[in-house]
Amino acid sequence: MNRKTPVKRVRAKQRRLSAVDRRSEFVTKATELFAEEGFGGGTRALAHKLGVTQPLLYRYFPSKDDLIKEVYRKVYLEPLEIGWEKLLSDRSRPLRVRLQEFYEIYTDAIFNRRWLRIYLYSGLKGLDINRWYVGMVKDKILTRILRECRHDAGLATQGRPSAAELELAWVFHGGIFYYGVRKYIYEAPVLEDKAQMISDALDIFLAGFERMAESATDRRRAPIKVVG
Amino acid sequence: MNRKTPVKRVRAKQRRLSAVDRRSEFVTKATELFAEEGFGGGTRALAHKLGVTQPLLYRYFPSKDDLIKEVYRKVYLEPLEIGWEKLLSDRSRPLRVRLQEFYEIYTDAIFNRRWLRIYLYSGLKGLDINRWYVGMVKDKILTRILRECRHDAGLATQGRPSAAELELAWVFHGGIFYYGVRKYIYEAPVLEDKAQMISDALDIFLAGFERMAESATDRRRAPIKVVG
DNA sequence: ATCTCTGGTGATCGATCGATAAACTGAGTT
DNA sequence: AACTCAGTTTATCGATCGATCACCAGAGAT
Repeated sequence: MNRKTPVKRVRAKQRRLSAVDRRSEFVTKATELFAEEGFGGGTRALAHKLGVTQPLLYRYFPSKDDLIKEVYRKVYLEPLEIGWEKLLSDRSRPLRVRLQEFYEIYTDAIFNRRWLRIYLYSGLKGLDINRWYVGMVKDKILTRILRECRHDAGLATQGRPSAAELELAWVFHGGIFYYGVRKYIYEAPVLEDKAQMISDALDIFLAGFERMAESATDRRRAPIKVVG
Repeated sequence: MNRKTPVKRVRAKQRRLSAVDRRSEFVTKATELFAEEGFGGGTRALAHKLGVTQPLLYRYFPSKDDLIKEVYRKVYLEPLEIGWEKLLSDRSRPLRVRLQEFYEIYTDAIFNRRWLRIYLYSGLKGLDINRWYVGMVKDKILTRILRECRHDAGLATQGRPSAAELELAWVFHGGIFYYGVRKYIYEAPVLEDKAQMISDALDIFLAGFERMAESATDRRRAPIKVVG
């Protein structure tokens, strides 16, 4: 009865892809997997998502760690493709409008479950690329914003921003970032109108900057000179 | 020659602890381990930190998951011990002073590598306890702060805060929280004077709230008010 | 001195992990 | 039709994981 009937090994019909396609498919699906499971996600689960077997991964990547590095590269470089440099510095448009548009576009790029989770997971690993990204936000976004704010307020735009200014910008930036974390990581209810949230945050940031600029210019009579 | 010489098995001298002490030591060290390695940290590494063998863990916890749950409990309940209810609602003191003191104490409790990393790791797992904590921050901190702000501004304190008000408070709170993340997770340089950071953030939050309160009462005349 | 109870150890199991080696498959070339 | 070679699979290894079991050891009670 229970004789071993020779089961015709129905081998799942191979779906052959070109090397470049397969490779990029590995990176894409790995991003999805690691976003959900963390970088502890298994190579077998990854292969299953592609409908292939696990050893195939090692025809395209020497090790799992090399795959992870490519995931980093992809995720961290993604939001850089929006070209914020010219957007923030285009002084033919009002500063307020530029900032609003920049943060709408920037958050469009990073406010999604995939990006935020990979970012947080990699941040917890304390990798250099994460520090690099934070430094880039500081140099390429916050410093630039502060320079434009100073220009808008008729202040000197030379030199680096003061520590207090930078901290103000960071708290503002972090407040916006945390909106994405609440929505996509904690899945908590948020004010659905993202543009409105940005607008409100911008209001209080710009008001705060003006207040700080005023008290700084008044300080010329005081011994400590903060502005050049 | 190579005869098996009976090696005197030098068993590491047992260091016996009472059951309650050993148990709490497991929880404490597990918090440290999981903060660094994530919840994928191994039970053998944990036992090594205590100087005991791995099976001992299972005399105190049915499974690793039960241990993790105790770690959650400990970490999430820690910042609740500061008794913020009365601190925020004590109207005999100026609102500004209360808020400053509250956030200094609150951040003293949560701004450390251990707490923040466990919080982020557990948040990424999407557990109920994390949602519970976020809801508690909203109900017990932000809603309370907003009520005190409304009272201070001579507005009605009945009913729930508006979605816009809550979002304003969240961006403020998130901005402060992100300061801790930058310092202890990303290990990025931050303005070292935490109290100053809180003070500056409070300035712009309170100014923003006043502006919002004004435009809310003025709203009968002008539909959109951009500048105060 | 012996007994007892409990905190702790040694050995080991099955599952799962990343990784390797060898065999297979099938579309394109000759 | 036979050959080629890149893409894929099967089989398997060694390490590590959480968990279980039987046994050991030592302080206090008798």
